[in-house]
Amino acid sequence: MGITGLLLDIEHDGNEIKLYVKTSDGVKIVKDRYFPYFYAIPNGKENELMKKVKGKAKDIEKMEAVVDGDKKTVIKIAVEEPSKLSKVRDLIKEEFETREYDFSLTERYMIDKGITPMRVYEIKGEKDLKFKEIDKIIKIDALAFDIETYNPKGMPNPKEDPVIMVSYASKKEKGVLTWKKINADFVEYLENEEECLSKLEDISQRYDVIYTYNGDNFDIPYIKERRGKLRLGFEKENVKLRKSKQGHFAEIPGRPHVDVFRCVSFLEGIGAIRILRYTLEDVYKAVLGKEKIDVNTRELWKTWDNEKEDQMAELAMYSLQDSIATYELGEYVLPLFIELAKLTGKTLYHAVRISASHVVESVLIREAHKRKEIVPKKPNEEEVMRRIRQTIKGAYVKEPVPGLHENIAVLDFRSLYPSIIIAHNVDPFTLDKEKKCKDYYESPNGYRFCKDRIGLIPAVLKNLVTMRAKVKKEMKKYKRDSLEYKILNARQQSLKIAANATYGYLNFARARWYSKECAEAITAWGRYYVRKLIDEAEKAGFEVIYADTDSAFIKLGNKKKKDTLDFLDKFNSKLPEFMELELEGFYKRGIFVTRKMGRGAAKKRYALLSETGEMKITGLEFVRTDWSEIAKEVQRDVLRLVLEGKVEEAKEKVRKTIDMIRKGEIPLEKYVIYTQLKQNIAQYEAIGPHVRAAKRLLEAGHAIFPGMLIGYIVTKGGGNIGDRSYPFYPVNLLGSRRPDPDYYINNQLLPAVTKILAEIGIKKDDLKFGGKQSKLGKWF
DNA sequence: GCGAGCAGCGTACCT
DNA sequence: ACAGGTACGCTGCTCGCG
Repeated sequence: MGITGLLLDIEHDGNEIKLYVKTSDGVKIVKDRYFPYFYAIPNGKENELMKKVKGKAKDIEKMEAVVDGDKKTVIKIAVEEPSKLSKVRDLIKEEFETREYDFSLTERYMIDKGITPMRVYEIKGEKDLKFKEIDKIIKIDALAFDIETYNPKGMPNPKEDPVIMVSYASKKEKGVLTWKKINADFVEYLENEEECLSKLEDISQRYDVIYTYNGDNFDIPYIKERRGKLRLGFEKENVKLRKSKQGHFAEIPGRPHVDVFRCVSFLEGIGAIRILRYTLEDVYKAVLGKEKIDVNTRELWKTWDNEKEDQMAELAMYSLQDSIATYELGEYVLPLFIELAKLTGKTLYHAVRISASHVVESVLIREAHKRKEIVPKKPNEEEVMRRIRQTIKGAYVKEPVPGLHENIAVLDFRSLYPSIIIAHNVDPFTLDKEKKCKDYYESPNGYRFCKDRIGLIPAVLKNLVTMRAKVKKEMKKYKRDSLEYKILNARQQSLKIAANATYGYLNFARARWYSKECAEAITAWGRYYVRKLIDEAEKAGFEVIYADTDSAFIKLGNKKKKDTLDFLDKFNSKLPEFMELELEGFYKRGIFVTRKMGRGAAKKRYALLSETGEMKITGLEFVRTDWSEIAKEVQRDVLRLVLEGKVEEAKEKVRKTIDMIRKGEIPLEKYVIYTQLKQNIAQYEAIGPHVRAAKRLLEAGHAIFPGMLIGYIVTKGGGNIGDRSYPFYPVNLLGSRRPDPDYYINNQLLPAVTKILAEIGIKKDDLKFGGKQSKLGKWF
């Protein structure tokens, strides 16, 4: 007796656990019973502790466990009901230290059973279920949906404005539900809004997972507000809404809600993707390289009212494309979030709403349990504030040698911080404060880490790194477009995310395993190894022109590539196990620019030309959102021409662009400067141009909120720059105002290009008066 | 009264 | 709700000059 299937979701009601299992015969609910527990540390006063909880707890167990690195006697106290846990803890928490009292019941259940969501198990038993993992792939069927709303006042108001269209898309079906007649084969006409939403609920019942794009904050709360329910869950269970400072969250019981916008935000947070805006259109294009039709959503209600046949059909098509784009993006990101769920033990719903620090913490908690270690407490707010106040010394950045360089090799340490942690057993509880260990690693800043046992964090990292190597090897057996390859690729990505976030986690104020000393030791070792690399490279006869955190840029001079590889081998042979220096690449040329203020070259700003002719631009205006397109484009072109030695062409490019700006031949969009509004408008002490532009949006009746992107153009006229900054995005309020050529030439174009040209001896005046000066001179 | 110089604010980027 | 290192534009103040 038993069933085999994929653990899709889990929830609990009191002490009853509900497992949603996808079997070959659809999703089934399997129930179990589970009693929550926590730990108390008696510190010798066991009898007192026992007396206090006797009769109040369901079960009391004395056991040995590792507490903050030391073996101790702990008391495991189980209770009948989740709600009773805090009551029992209250009896003793003043006198005894208590631990692990704030774990979610379902997560604790899964930890104890050794299971995670999104894996396939054979499940046996009635009361105390037994799980056996099965190596099998069960495919997930997902449905994307999206709503269009009536919006005569700009933003739709769910109290008045109906949902006018519902679109959906999956692998096998797609369509639009609406309550006005539209002539298109993918549109289904229904009586009213209610019918459309109810039909969506019916359709959802055929799927395992729901995709939305910002469904957490828009689609689902909107529908809920309008009719008080949305029954997308298993057997039409109502969706659950939760509000917090980070917005709304919409959980669909038994049918994981994957809000693709949350997935994309996570990827942005870990630096996996970076784009200007995270609208569905922009993400669809940036991630999948596909375009979709765009309609003016502000005018959407007019289209609905006018009922013109072609416009209505276009609106329906737009709506459908939103669902298709959401579906395709969902399919693209799902494997990664499934792997993150498997790695962390979070449900898929939680995995797509997780932060990098939570990934690390979840993995540590699971591993701690395996090692019979009691998990440290979460810090209270006071402690968090104390931790935030104390900052530590970070990485080393070498000031670059300014100018144009030839034949550069870039060397970097593979996963520097994780490898330092593993190689030196860096862990909050191997840290030897009293200096009593015989065998230890000593960091350059004088912290000691005992060698007698492997710390939890280095052990976890070693595991992540070795598993990743194994997965990468396994990947080679499969074709790139196979399902197996995609899964393995997602798995190695999830392992990489967890490993890379570990150092940051140790220095994260809210971390359970926070350790300033560990973080300080890691960065100290980091600085030590990069400086060592610089020294050794110089000793070997290379000129080191730049270094940042884990890399060094070395000039070959009269040496050959072979010499670089020999140096690499020699250096690696002296490195501890698990640490490795890699060749990032060879570059034909590179340029480092002189700093605006003071002397010397700017750090973190340079361009490299690869051997295949590709240009890599780092830190310069070209990669910044808060510079106009016109300045960025010309900077890119000038960089390429300078790196290719085409100096005259570079000068000509600048002169020609100045000419075009003067003549007004540049499209308006290229003047836009995008800057994020980071705080509430009232909080600003210094009113910059983007704040001025935002204020103008507000005055014109548009919504302003922190986090929004403001695109503005500096126009002609008097006063300072802010006085002349008018919004262009999200709404163009320029009216008849035109961009100020002086500003765009002197404050945008020239600063972006003169610093590059200055490195090859060209001064600003050469651009003004050289060449075609007859036509240009008078403008300066 | 005015311009130069500069500190502080604010944002975005690199690793 | 990852942190530290960095550059740099804009605003608004101070200071010296006349």
